[in-house]
Amino acid sequence: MASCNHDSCVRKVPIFSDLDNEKITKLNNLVKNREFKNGELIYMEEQIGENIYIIESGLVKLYRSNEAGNQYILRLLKEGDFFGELVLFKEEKLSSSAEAVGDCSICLIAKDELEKLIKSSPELSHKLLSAITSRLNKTENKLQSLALEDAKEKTMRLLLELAKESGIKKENGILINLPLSRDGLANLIGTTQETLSRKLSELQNEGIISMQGQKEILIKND
Amino acid sequence: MASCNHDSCVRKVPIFSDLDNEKITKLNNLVKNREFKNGELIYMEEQIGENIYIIESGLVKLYRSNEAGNQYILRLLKEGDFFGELVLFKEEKLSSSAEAVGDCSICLIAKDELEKLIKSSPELSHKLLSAITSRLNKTENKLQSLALEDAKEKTMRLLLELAKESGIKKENGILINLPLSRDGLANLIGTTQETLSRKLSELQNEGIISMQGQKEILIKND
DNA sequence: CGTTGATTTGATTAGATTCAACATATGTGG
DNA sequence: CCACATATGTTGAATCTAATCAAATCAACG
Repeated sequence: MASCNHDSCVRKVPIFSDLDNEKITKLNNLVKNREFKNGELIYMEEQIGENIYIIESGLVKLYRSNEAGNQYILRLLKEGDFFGELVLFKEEKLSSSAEAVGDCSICLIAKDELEKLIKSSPELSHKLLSAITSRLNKTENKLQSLALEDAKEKTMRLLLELAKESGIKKENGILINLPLSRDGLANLIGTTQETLSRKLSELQNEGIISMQGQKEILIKND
Repeated sequence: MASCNHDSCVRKVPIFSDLDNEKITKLNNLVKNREFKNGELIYMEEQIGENIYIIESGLVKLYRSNEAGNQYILRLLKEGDFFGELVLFKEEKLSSSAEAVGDCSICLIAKDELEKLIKSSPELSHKLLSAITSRLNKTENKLQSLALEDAKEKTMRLLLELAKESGIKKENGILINLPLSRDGLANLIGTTQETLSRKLSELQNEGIISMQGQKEILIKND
């Protein structure tokens, strides 16, 4: 666990990005860096959360499992996103697990230290509040989607979301690089890989999307 | 719209409850009170949110609608709960609607004023952060439930949640007073009134619950 | 190539929705 | 207080969607 001397990691994060230099320096001293290999667990539900995590590079999936061993992926996080924040100001068990999707470089800040910093910085706490509020809003969107939409609608919504997050604009549409296997993607929308596969085929037959290999999908214009 | 002279309304709210007297006084001056009749809309999605709301008495349901006109109830709020907080620090449209369930007395605080107060009070912003974080956690619980559980499990979870929120302990179990019609309850767990009705009957046949009239359910011990 | 893992497609089944009928409250005016 | 009308809740039968299980393709890699 090396200390994170380059401050890219901190500046990369929207909620920290425009703090004054003094605060940034303080933060940098608190930040540790760790590498995780594909599939490695960053933390596990039921543990006590001791850090807040920031993704310097790579992807992380946050998921929950139930007694039956089924998992549901709450969110897929990328460079600059932070997670583990649910334990701030609480002595609580983590309610989700975090796992590296591909190799990742993660920065971590001890929860206690960050709490101190937040308490002493109105602007930081304000930014955090705003970030978590927006997180809550997105989560409520998903809730609505799961409750009201059928598999096809959820599939389309997933594609549009991925396009918005990291789609590449082409002359004939938006190209998406799928970050997960069919199974993982299906899991993101609360369905099975088979159903997702069928819905993708349907969408392709209808001329709405075009699959290019297994890892790329083009959402066509109009 | 009367000013809310009795400060019960503010003190009732956990996030405000143990602020110092000076802050409480300030807050009291900001708070307005309004009555809403059963079914009356408090605000509507797509509007610009200008207030934060606190329930002094009564119930409020927060829901979202889609284009097809279907609605999904995000949460059911009671005395002491606050809502409308998603617009804090954002110039944003509301993404849900709020409706009075039964007659309600609601306190409102202008968003701008509350933001100022939050900025000047680290403890308040800390409490708010903590409240919204816990809200997020609960929302993620629901997401997991919707994604992984079948109608019967969701029904049972709903009952347990209601019991936790406002159940009355009896010698033979916990008595729940149902706050909504079957339709509303079904909506809370993303299913239909018919399915909920069937699942309740099943649970009763299995001896797990006992329906007492239409508005009360006893969850039996063991 | 041949093996392995991922994806797609097919056939069957299970669970939930829908539509319809019936039953049970709730409310109103006579 | 009753009779009727309206709301709400329950149950049944048909239908449909998605899950499951199984088989067939496809892709990646030594």
